[in-house]
Amino acid sequence: MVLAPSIPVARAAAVFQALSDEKRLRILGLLVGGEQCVCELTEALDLPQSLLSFHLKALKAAGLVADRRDGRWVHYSLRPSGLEEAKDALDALVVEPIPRAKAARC
Amino acid sequence: MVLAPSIPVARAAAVFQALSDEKRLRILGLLVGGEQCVCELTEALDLPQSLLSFHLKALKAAGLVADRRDGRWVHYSLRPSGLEEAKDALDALVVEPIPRAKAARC
DNA sequence: CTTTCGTATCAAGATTCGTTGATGTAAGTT
DNA sequence: AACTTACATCAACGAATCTTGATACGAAAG
Repeated sequence: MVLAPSIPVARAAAVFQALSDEKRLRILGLLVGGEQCVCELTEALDLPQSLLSFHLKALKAAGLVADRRDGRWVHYSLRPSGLEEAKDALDALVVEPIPRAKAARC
Repeated sequence: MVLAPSIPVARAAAVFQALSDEKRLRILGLLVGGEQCVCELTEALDLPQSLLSFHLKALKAAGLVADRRDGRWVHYSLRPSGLEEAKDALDALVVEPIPRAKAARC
């Protein structure tokens, strides 16, 4: 297994923060099937348009989605590299639990 | 590769929420080396004791750490199963990007 | 039993985040 | 040009979260 590059903790916290909202997770879930325009997401999630825009902005700021303008429409898609960062951060934490290394001071 | 079990979105959001704080990520990082008592964490992180306790409580509520009382001291350790849930949630999102499935309506 | 040590809890204030409704803007239509 | 469509931004508010300092609690020590 290849060593996962270690992500700065501030960056990891920001990505997890973007992932910490149900509605944003649902948005990402819809994007797994491929690019979607905002109007499709609005309909699928039944959210006020400005709220959806707010969450998309958060996901974009965290590097989890990309947007692409096509005439009137803006299409959003997953950015796998953003999700990989989150996985790398988790991989740095998921390890064999060490049995209780010779208690230092307590 | 085994299919990752799919985690309820509300649960995933809660775990990511617990991971969305720098201080909590640092705590988890310290626990990778094995169990630590609160006093060790306090010293290592240079945080007010009550603040550390607050964050440990959040991590415990999210199922990311376990605690064990030993006399005066309370030792915290990673709970790998909690972290695995986060990884499973990410695995459900990290997929080959689909090339733009025949634009539905937009 | 009193004191001390390690940790948890609480109340209050500060900060951040999510939601709503209104307005702005860019692109296309007539 | 005026209008519409699709989306973004803004201000305002409430709700959740973080932080601090004080207090409470459980376990050991004296």
